[in-house]
Amino acid sequence: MDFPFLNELNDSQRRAVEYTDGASLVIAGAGSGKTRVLTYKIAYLLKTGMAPSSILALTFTNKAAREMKERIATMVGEKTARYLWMGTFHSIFSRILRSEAELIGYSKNYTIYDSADSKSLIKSIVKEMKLDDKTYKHGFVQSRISYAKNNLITPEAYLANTDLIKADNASRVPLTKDIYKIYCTRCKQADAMDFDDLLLQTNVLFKNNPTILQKYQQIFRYILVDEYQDTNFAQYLIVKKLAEQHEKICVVGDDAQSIYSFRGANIDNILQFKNTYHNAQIFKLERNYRSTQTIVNAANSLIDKNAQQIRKTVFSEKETGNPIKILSVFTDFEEGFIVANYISDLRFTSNYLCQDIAILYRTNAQSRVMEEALRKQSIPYRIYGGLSFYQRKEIKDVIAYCRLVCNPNDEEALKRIINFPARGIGDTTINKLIECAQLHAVSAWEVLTDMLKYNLPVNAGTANKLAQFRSMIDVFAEQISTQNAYDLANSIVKTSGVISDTFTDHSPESMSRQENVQELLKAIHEFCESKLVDGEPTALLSDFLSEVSLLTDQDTDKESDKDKVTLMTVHAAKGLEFKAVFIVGMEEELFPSPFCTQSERELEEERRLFYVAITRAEELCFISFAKSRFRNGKTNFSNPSRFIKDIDEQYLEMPPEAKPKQTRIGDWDDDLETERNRFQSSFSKPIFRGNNIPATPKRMVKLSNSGGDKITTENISIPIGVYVKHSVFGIGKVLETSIVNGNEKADIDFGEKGLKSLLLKFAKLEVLK
DNA sequence: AGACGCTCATTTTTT
DNA sequence: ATGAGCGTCT
Repeated sequence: MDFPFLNELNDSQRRAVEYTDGASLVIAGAGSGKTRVLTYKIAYLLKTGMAPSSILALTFTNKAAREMKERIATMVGEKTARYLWMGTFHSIFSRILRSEAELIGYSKNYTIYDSADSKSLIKSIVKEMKLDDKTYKHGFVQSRISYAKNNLITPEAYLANTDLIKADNASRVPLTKDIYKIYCTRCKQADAMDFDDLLLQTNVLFKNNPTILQKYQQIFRYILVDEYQDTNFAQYLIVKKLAEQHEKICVVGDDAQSIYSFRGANIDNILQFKNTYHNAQIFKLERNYRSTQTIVNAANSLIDKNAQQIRKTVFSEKETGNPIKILSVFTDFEEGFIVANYISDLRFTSNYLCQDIAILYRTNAQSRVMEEALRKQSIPYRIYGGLSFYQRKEIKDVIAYCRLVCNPNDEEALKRIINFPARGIGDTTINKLIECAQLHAVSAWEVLTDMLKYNLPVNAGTANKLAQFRSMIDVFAEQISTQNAYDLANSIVKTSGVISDTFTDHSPESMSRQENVQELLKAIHEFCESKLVDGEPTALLSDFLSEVSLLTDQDTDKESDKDKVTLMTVHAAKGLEFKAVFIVGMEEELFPSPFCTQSERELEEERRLFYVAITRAEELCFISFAKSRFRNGKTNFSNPSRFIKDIDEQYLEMPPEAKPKQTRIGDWDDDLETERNRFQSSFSKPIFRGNNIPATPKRMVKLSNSGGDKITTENISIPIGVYVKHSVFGIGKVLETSIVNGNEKADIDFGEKGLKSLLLKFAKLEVLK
């Protein structure tokens, strides 16, 4: 066949692409061209004559889907590529659910509740049930419900599941089952589905409607799934059902990169693939095109410590490269400073661009310090995660209006804006309204449509305010199918008064809110432009809403964000690659997360997470750990992560003081002064061959105890003779103070903990009166 | 009803 | 450090 693209693949990639007879599993090591195989395979299928609308390709993120679609478009043309069913599980099945909604008791315009909405709903339910919200923590209940849904356990099945009930009883939360039940009822009353519902309800749809299942089985002649290691049971079953007849399915993944079990992903899906699809062919992609040999080998030596895995030999034929540099620092602030220094150096002496560099961390909270350090050195950066555009208050407010207009039963949207801007409808009224709705088993909106019929116990004034609110929404709702999304959203913003306060108040916050709302309107406008029919923007507001709730901030890349250092969690970095990667906060109690050290299984997932982090790097990888870190309002002391020792030492460049064979990593409190010198000397060492780093780091940590810049013996901040408290050594008496290399030092007698010489800069001391 | 300011507890990862 | 929830004051 004439398909010249095949020549651009190596042998194993090519075999994986060309096999289209039955089920296949492609085990793709990190950087081995997994996406390449998927895109070429789809292009190949199209070349063999398969219609694009017969191909279903499921990805993990919108971004992955979009990029893949673009690449395919360049190979086979945009006109063909546009008809592919390509997207995330959530977006594809929300689309299918919309067209089949009536079959499962929802309407086409059902709302998608994001996790903030579910959380809020759970809170209200707990409150209404008069339960103690400290016992029934929303986080716990939410994860419990999510777990159940991901495993297709309905409230009825939950009741019947003795294990779950026992577990809840043992955890003293026996009423979780009831909350779950009510939660489902409420979602349905609100005509809303949460994220998990999109998968659960798809299963329900297929199970209860065999003809519908058949219909989609026939539509999807070939199914491809990316990141199969991260699928959960609900996703597994959807795919299995759809592929049941022909088993024309190809899944791609890497068990070594399975990092989402906390939200229900089941690594067994990929490990057991050949048991599900008996004639499955397995292809392994083992050549890594991304990273240097050192990085690949280091990552291999790490993942080798996991018992659960599909054995494979990932190798690189790129240059050997530099060892992974381990950076040992004192505090999180220093960590930021040093990383920023290295980044400056990479940029100015090695011609790295900011976009070539990423800082990866375990938790979002760590971004703060890094951010400050980068800002101080004027290094442009972009933080992913944290609160995204769509989580900003003003955006959520506008979207809530839109949601309510499209689906008046949406209780969470209603609660959000019924009194915003203030219109004299307070908590008391809202509670009455919801209580009344529950009493009659209808939505809150339904009560509003006929307050007399439902005997809503409010006075005439309040009733009037409610009626006004209702008619405002009604007016918008009437335009829902006649106005396009942009026009309607625009008039909602203008007339509802969501941002009217920003017109009188000219504070910077107000202006920024206003800008954000304009930004949102712009996005809606672009959405309409992208869906022109006969040159007319006909996209409806509900169309926009159905997409917007599944967007994340990674999907809103702006041109101005191009050449910037990337800051993100390791989770968010999956699938990406950078020339240089800094993995920071590699400490016990942080990475691995203390929540994940209970079982070997969880620990292995954390190790895989570290593996993912390392394998993002193409050329250079740095790993840092701090000896103390400011967390939750206080300083914690920490030891290097156990995972560092899992990497074969030959691929590492250890800091001079922490050669594990001589001194245990973590013995450090004996002599801070020499530590300080070592830390400085590590700067004069080249990062890698031939490049010298500027030797003197500038002072970056403000003295925790003094505001002055110059330190002299006169203004030293702790007087001799006072008693101080140290978070580790306890209470001690200051015997002597001095200045060493411009830093205040104190000799303190901690009694039985001994005599310590501490730099005030590092030791957070509290002076006792 | 609404605004303000206090105290309290809470800290993983996110389609 | 930060935010959410609560009580008090206007």
